[in-house]
Amino acid sequence: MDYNFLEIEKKWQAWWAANKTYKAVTDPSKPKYYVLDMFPYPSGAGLHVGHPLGYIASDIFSRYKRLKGFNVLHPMGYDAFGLPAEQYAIQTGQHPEKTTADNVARYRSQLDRIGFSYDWDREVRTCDPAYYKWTQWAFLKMFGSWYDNAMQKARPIEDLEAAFAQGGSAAVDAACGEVKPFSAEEWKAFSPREKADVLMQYRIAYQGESTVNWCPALGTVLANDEVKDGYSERGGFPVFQKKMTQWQLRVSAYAARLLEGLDRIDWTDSLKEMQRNWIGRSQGAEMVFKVKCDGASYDMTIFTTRADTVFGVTFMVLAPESEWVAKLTSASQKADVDAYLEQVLKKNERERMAAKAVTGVFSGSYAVNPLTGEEVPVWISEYVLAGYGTGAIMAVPAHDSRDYAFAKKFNLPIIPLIEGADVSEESFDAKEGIMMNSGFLNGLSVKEAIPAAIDYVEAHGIGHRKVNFRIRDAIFSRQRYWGEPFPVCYKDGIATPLPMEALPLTLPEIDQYKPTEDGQPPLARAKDWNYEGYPLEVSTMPGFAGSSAYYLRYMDPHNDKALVSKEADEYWRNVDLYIGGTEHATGHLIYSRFWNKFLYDLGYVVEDEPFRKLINQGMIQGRSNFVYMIPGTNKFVSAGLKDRYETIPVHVDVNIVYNDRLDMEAFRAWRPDYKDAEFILEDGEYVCGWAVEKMSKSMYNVVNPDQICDTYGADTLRLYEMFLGPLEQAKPWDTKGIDGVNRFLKKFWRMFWDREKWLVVDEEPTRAELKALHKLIGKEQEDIETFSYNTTISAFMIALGELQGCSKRAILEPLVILLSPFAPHIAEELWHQLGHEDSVVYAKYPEYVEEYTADDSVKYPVSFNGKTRFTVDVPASYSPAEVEASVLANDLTAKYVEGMQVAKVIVVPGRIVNVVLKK
RNA sequence: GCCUUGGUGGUGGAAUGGUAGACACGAGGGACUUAAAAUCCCUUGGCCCGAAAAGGCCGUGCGGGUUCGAUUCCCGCCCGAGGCACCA
Repeated sequence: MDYNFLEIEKKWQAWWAANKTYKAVTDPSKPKYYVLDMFPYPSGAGLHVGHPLGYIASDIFSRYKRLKGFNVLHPMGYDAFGLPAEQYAIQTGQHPEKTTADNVARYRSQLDRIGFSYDWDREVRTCDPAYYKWTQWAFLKMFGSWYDNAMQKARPIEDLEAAFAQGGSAAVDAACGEVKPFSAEEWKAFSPREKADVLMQYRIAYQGESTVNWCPALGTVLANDEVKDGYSERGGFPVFQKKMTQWQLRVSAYAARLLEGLDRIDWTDSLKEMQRNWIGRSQGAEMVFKVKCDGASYDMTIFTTRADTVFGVTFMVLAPESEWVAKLTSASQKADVDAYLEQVLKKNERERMAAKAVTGVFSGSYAVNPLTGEEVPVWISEYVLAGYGTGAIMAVPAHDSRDYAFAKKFNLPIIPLIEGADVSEESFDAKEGIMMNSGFLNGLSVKEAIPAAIDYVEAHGIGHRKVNFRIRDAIFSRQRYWGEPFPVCYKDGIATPLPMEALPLTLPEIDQYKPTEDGQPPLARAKDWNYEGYPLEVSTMPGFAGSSAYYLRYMDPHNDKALVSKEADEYWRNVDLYIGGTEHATGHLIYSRFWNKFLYDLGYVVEDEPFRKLINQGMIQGRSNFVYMIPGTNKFVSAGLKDRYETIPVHVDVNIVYNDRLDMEAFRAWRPDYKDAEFILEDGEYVCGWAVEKMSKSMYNVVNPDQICDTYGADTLRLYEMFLGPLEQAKPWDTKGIDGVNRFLKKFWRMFWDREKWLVVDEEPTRAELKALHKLIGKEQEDIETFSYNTTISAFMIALGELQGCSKRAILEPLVILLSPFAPHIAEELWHQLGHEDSVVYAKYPEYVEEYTADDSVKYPVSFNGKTRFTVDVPASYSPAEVEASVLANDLTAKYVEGMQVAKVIVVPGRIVNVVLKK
């Protein structure tokens, strides 16, 4: 029998599906292991060869864990709400549900060909009402909760109302927006609308005005992580800053816990670091400055991390969007300030970032330095951000480079505060040195001065210690159609949650997927979009809503009473291994952690961190091929000769290039303008140039996994993707190397079959055969646990060489089990041919016996002063002293010792002998 | 600018401080074949010396250091990738 991969793969894929081989069932008698892939957004382009990389890695791990006796949960689903389907709908009028369903079907058929061990009974789709019912449910829970800073957890909003009735706003320490203090009596006297407005400031899902990223081209607001360099991540449209009222999630309340949790999870350092930067904790102080404007006087709070530099404050700066701007603009400066504001506020995000020039305007007001009593001018400049700290700063030009640039531009004084620091050309930003010009801080080091200054400030009631976070609340509404509707209606203009029984609130049908004429979101087009006569919210939830808790839903996907049952959650708990791309570092992976912690606070889940271990698979890049055209002609020059002509490189489809040799006939047939192409050849061949680029249609370097499955089989594809290099590293796809792993599988097959002859015999294996087998078992275990799949495959190839001609059942059976995580189809086929009726999935992983792999003798390389000269072969049982003796007895030693003396001999057991010589 | 990574043959890549380049691709040579495919065997980092066997020197981005011994550890540079970027 030959290795007919097409037949084998089809046969076993059908068999697995029919037998539900990979069905996961809660089984408390076994340890659980939860392996999760980041579920894909089903795009219209289908999968290319880079997409399944992480899926193959997680599949290998899942299969390995099953063999090791774990009860494995390995599900898959689709992140199906999203902008591309909706953009397509706007263009074609086709319902996004339809395109999404088509794309899902295509994805599924592509995934199925690769032989994954998913439990498809647990599939979820975020756009399915039965699924998004629980997304809406979570939103309602967040709407009905507030964050108690004292207890550091979310609590029901009823507790807050009770506290207000008891002691007014002072009774709680909560994460909240701007609230005017009120007493218990005032609270009780508030109208329903006033109460609603106050509570809105405390809710975890709340409506609030803030500066948001507005993308006119997409007609929607975007979250910070959806904006890259001033353009929308999807579509690349310009983004503007705009003040708008939007639904938001109080992610900032969880900043400290999101940061702390990173220490308890097994993620890569770079990813943790990205999240730490995104959360951006900074420790400092808030300080109050008296400010005066046209006779009026106010207390203005600023945030600083350098309280030690107060003596060097020579001016203050407000963000253009700050509320202080209106209060602190003097009558005489009003015209200038207005002109400046107009010019600044119309710029989009991109233009603001691109502008390197320092801009600003004097407000006309002055602030009083609380330590020196000196008056300094208050300026307005766009280099101060409205959203961070208090939107106002004290400027210390001597020791902050941004303040320095501003001071230079507007000729403001610069007072150096650190001994020996030269600030004539640039500021001295480092937190080191000895203080001067700083009153009571003189003589202290910066490290001592910072706390000393804050102590002083606190003692004198000027300010207090404060930790600030950079992370903002997540903007949670989108003015789009294809997303979860908010289960909220408006009664007399008050946002009111729908009752749980009303869920899921399904998306209404609309005639067009565009905004209305008067700029309302698409849902405003829906007829009867109201609940019991009250109008419903018309924006929808963003993409990350549906992906924030999907891992919980997989545990119990068909439950219509709860997101996940207590039993299922207590058994599966959280994800043991999560594999996905690093591009979600500051989006999905923050939101999920937040969402999970919220559910944890309310007692719905038992673990506060959702993903215990996380691996980032590296991107698979494309390898593009080029032909070299002589401009203005139809002549193409082979790569080796291109420098002799004036040429320009042109991308050529990698699928008509073999081993960098162009198929010239296929090239002429490829595009009409090339049908008369002439070639200037080297050695009768046309050699193409190549480069590593992103895999994309426009570079003609996309390789489709289906095509690889057709010509080599899924097992070869799986093996090759892993063999390409370390999982976490970015690497180019080059189909030409695939023959190597394909040959390996054919060789493996030939250990069982010589054409039509079945070779397997029941003979005792030799010691050498056992050694080869157990070396491989040891290596595979070690490698899989560390995700070094590429070296496992090498070890397999070596083992096959060592086992050449061996067809003993006692060797081959374990080999099949060892191979099954990597190449499940061929393993399943051979496993059944060996007489098993059950799937190889239920086999037991072979026990590693170290004794078999021990060497009888050891080859020691012998070095003289570090340079290796020869090797000696000594029994493995020799002690270092015996090894040394046998080396010194070797006649080759004399040759190298000639004229020298042996100073000492270093024997590293099992490794090397080094003889140190001296004159 | 800051943070995180990485830099090894023609290519992808191996190496708990211990014979650098495993394994694979490609290339070259050979066997089988009318031929091709498939399969199998040999060679393959560079240089020097030799008829050959053997032998020697240089080599892991660059420069130092620690060590008997460094791709690996330390210090300083250079280059590439990813992230953050007026966060006071």
